[in-house]
Amino acid sequence: MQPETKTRILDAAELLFAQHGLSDTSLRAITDAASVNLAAVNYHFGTKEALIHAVFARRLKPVNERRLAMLDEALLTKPGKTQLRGILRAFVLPLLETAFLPPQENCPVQLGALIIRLYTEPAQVVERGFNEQMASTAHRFVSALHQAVPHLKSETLYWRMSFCVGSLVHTMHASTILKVVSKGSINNPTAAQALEQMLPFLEAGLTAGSQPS
Amino acid sequence: MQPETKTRILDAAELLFAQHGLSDTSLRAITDAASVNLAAVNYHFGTKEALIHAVFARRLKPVNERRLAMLDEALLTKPGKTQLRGILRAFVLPLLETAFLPPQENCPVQLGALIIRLYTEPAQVVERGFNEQMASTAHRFVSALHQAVPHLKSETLYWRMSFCVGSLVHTMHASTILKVVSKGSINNPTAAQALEQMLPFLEAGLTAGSQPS
DNA sequence: GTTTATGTTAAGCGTATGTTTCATACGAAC
DNA sequence: GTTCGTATGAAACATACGCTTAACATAAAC
Repeated sequence: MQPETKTRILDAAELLFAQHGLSDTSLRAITDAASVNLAAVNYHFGTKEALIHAVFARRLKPVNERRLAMLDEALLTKPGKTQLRGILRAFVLPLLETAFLPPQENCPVQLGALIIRLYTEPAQVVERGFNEQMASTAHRFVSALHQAVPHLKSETLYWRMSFCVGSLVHTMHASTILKVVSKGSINNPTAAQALEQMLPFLEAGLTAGSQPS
Repeated sequence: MQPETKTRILDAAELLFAQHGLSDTSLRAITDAASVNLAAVNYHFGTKEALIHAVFARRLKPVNERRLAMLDEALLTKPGKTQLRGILRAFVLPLLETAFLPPQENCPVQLGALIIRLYTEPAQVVERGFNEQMASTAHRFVSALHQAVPHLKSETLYWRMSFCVGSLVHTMHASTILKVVSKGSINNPTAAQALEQMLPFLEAGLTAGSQPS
């Protein structure tokens, strides 16, 4: 017995959305790939827009929950360099692990290619209502960083936080570009490798201008 | 007399592509906005794909030329912290200035919103042939950074370079998100403000783990 | 046995798309 | 004045799209 129709639609949609974009993926392409009748989409999700929402929600919710859980754990550490690194790890690791997971049956897609569809169009992020979850998560991290790097002006922290997001998002979906630029020496990196490279960079950037404590 | 039809098409297409994406912008929307007949697109550019190519080429070529010119100038400085900052400035300033320029008659669009359409779909970046120009520019900067921060392993440099690109690209198009996250305290920043925030971050990230020379 | 809820299927609706065709208008060249 | 390459206009083409409808299947509920 194959998986349920609803799941098959979500899997196929997720893969095609990540590969070709939201509007470049037709419902027919999805239902063909899922070996499902076209009307099943309407039955299970209503509209294409609702399907898009469901596809993202399925992946983003558990990832953000894990990020916040790791953040809570990191905040138990006493303030300092270790705490900062823990916060940053909570910020990036769950996303990196999901993004660099090779396609599998139960997780058919690179999350990075999917997420970039949101960050590509800030207007859509807002309109589609994903901002609530992402924004609340972001605010949690901003608060944590604010207490971990207290000497930073709020404005500077916002900027640097945004730089971190950019590095993270770009890393999640641009491994192809990285492979080309490095002339193949960086090929299909793992989440652990990406994390190892990213944490020192973000930490140094965030604390730039500080006295080395 | 209005500007030439060809230019009007390019201007309208550029604006709409940036606002709504490539495939979500129809030729009719473009020709309506440009007050031009639909067939003019086919006459002047051939296909929609060719029009897309022309839109990007018109903006990317001068920006990359300016980046390389600034890079050459920066490399005249003796190696050290000043040179590194000059390289980074050459890397980001031309793009930031174009991205944060308010829409004008002769430059109707935020470049960041346009460029992100490329980075959204790495496959397209490669397929559409924009990689040649961007890749050669990237290699120039990699070489420069390699000599400016010689103690870094090549692999680490590639990673950190990619992080810089991510921060830059994200900054260019996500000012809306930054505004939301900062609760409005960062509103319509200028290129100079973005540069001022970004340079220390990138410099610290690139030289992370180095002895403060 | 009948009813009801749950899924699936086939067919088609109206619309929007990229592209093409054909006719027309404008100048400069000869 | 005619010719010819350039440019624009109106209309239509074939296709693909999201979505809807109505019929059909299955099985649990009563």
